[in-house]
Amino acid sequence: MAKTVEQIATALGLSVTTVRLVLSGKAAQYRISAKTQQRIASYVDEFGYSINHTARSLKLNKTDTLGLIIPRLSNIFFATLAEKLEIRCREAGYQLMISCYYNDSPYENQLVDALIHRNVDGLFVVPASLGNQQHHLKTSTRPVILLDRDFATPEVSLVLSDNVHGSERLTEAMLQQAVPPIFFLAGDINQPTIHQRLIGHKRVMERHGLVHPEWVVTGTYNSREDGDLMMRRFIEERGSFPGAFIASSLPVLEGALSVLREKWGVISPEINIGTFDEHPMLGFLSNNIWSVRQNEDAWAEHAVDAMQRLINGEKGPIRHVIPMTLIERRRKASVSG
Amino acid sequence: MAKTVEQIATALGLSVTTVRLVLSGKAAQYRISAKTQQRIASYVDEFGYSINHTARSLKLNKTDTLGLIIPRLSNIFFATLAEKLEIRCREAGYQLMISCYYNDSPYENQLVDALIHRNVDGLFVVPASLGNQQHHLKTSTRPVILLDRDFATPEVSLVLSDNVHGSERLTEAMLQQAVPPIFFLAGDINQPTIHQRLIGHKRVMERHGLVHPEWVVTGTYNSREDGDLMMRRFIEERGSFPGAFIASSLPVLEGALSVLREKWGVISPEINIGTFDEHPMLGFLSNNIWSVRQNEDAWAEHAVDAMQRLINGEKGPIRHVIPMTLIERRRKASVSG
DNA sequence: GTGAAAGCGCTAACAT
DNA sequence: ATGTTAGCGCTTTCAC
Repeated sequence: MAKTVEQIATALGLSVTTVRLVLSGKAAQYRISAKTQQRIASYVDEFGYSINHTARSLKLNKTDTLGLIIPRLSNIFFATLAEKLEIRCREAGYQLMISCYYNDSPYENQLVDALIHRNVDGLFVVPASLGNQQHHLKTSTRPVILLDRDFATPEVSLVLSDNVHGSERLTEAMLQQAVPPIFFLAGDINQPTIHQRLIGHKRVMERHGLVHPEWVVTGTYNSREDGDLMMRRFIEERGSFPGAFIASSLPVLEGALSVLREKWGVISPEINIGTFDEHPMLGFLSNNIWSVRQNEDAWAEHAVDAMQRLINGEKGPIRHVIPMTLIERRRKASVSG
Repeated sequence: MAKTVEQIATALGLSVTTVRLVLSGKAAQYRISAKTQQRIASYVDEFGYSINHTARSLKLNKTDTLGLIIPRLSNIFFATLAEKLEIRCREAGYQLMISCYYNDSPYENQLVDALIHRNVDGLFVVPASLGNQQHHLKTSTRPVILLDRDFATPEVSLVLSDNVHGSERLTEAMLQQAVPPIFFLAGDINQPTIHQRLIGHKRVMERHGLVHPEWVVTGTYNSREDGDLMMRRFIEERGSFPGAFIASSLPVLEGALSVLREKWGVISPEINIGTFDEHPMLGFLSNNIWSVRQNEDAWAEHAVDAMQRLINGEKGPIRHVIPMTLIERRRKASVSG
């Protein structure tokens, strides 16, 4: 069905230039005769025309494709971010290629290499570590925009949330309702995002004169398994569950709560819970729960905008820090029925 | 850094053929001299070599890229499916391009057209409607494998869950615990997946002599909003919430439960809940809850395998119906502390 | 053992 | 107003 420019040209006894000109809407500009336009139009009507994007890419040395490399899609935050990025990329004329590395650092590097081989025009990546980040910046022949993780390296383009302030607001809000101590279940505190969240939390606690080293529980990964482990250890050491705590991320929260359900058959509704990242299912809990939402829409907007500027040769680095939104779910929203 | 074959050839005073042969590991086969191999090897060691995938695609008329078109990524089922498909595609040497249509049918068609223009070698798609499906099959010049929705059209390649049996098992399990009636909150019953689930449910209810038309509540979409609406209407009509119900999908469940929390401040733990699709956060509920998990891993395995066979010219259609897994969460798993 | 050359479909520069 | 042509980097066929 779909014909190439050349097939149309030879079929009509025209040159490729003429056909291209009318196909790209420049007929008027180059004063192609009405009848020629007619002939081409009706031919295309009948047989169709489909540009070969691959040939175009080879010639122009650009694929109109951007890459996105993230830890995983089954994490609601990254899934939503991918959605928003995909939408904005398409609006900007780019196709997005999404790949996940499942916390496998060497694999993350391979993904970058693979996408670069495929001539993507630019790369968005959430690096697992500073080492990965450096690999990407060194390897990539195209602009790289880093997401979510601030390894405090200068001269890199970066979009992320204002985790320190988000964490401050979360802690402040919880202190209005919950009787201290408020425990902080941190996953991997070497991961910059978690580190920032912990800083914000501690800052507020100190401001209120509430400091105790044992109120921060740390793990190794920001995973469900580690949330499980931290809560289990907590209960072993103290004999009971915390009256109020903050999870450094949603997987940690899932793990922590699964322990409570396993041990008590139910998650005590008295516990005041704080968490990073928002999910509709947080409403399934009967507890007071505060969540800090990251604004994926704003991330996407700024990231794609920055990417276009870098592709157009603008000098980086471009940095954006996006405010977070605090969402509060109170135990008894209403008593009417 | 990355050199092309030709750059290497001219730099070393060799021909592209020679360079290609050693680069593609056929040096021995064509008896390229050891010193020539050495020279090429050390040159590549120093400057690197990066194949231009675009040029290769143009020549071979294949991109080693497959497309995946789904409603949205923020739905955990589709996100997980995308993950599993991406992994298996990569194992098979393909890059996956994921795009979402957000329940916009015309947009879904555009996505297919866009991916076909980009010369993907094949397409996986979850069609929103029969009309969409027909568009894809007509438009696509490459193999299409449909996912999840069985519109009862013969001669199409299709991978989906065994929704009827899954639903039967879910209903049976709930009947062991819950006092009837069990209500069924169906979203869009015209959507084949939901239709099948309803069939399975009714079949078991009939078998137990439990039939009542009003026990099935229907909506228009399989969305959170519709779940909200259905539950709201239910409560208005009957004055209270159901003692046991099944949600036809996770978004419907989210909507339905949000109404309970809004009206009573809490989700009564006495309610027996069934739902399709599994999510770790279902454990946040204090209720007895049964969920029917779809086996995304098996989907991916069969879908990619089928795709490879179709690409290799095998005659379709290829169909796979994947069993579902019932997951049970009981209110009091244990009382020890 | 190694080389030369055509051609995939497009774009852009240059002719008429 | 319309036509010709080189070349993007690769693969493949044929030739020494």
